Amino acid sequence: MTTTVTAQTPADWPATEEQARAVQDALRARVVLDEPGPPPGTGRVTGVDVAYDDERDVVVAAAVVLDAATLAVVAEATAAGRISFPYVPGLLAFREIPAVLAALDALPCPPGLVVCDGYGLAHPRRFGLASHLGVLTGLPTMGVAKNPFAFTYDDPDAPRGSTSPLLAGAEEVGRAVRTRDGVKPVFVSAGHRVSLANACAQTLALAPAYRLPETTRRSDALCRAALRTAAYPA
DNA sequence: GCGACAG
DNA sequence: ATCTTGTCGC
Repeated sequence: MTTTVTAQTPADWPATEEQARAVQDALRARVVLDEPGPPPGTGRVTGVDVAYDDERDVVVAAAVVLDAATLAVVAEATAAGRISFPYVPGLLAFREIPAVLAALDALPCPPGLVVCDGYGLAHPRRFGLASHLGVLTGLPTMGVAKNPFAFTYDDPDAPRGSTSPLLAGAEEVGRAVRTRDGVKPVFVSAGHRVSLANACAQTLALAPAYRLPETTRRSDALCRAALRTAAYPA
């Protein structure tokens, strides 16, 4: 059963890029990086993703809860709303978070570890979507992105499980993780209350058969399907 | 200054 | 993110 709700953009949501960057600078200090996070294969893991229809000004977020041991779907929810911010590199969170928060709130059970489609610490101001969502909810969060953004990395060795640092200059902000032999890696970073090493281990545990973790695959499919049938939000 | 840049 | 058909291969 899937719960569907309406998402509202908060009244105090930033209206300009300057305001949004100021929010990131203010919240960044609240990120917790000294917790390892839950062991892979234990408890629950929730994938969140968002789909857009700019023509209709509709955004739909999905949250899909998986049993970490079996990767079976335990619960899922979607939230539809109006687009709250334009896409600006470095400010993705302001476009996705209101809908994602509504979807998480609509879940009938605790989400456990939250896996985001995007970055956490691997961000120009070290405060990407996953970190932002973690600070707002208090939940352990991590990011798995499909592209290296503006960061550099050396291609990991071919075997699944190989990794290489994702670098901002000399700083390791994340890791390129090979989830399938010889296939383009995914880009993992810590969000909140999860270590980078654990985020990489979680990613491998969540991606036994495909390049992308099951959390992202399931949440991506759900928000896209929901977008097709979404009514115009209030 | 110009371009590149998670989704 | 989204626009988009068929096609090659396991």
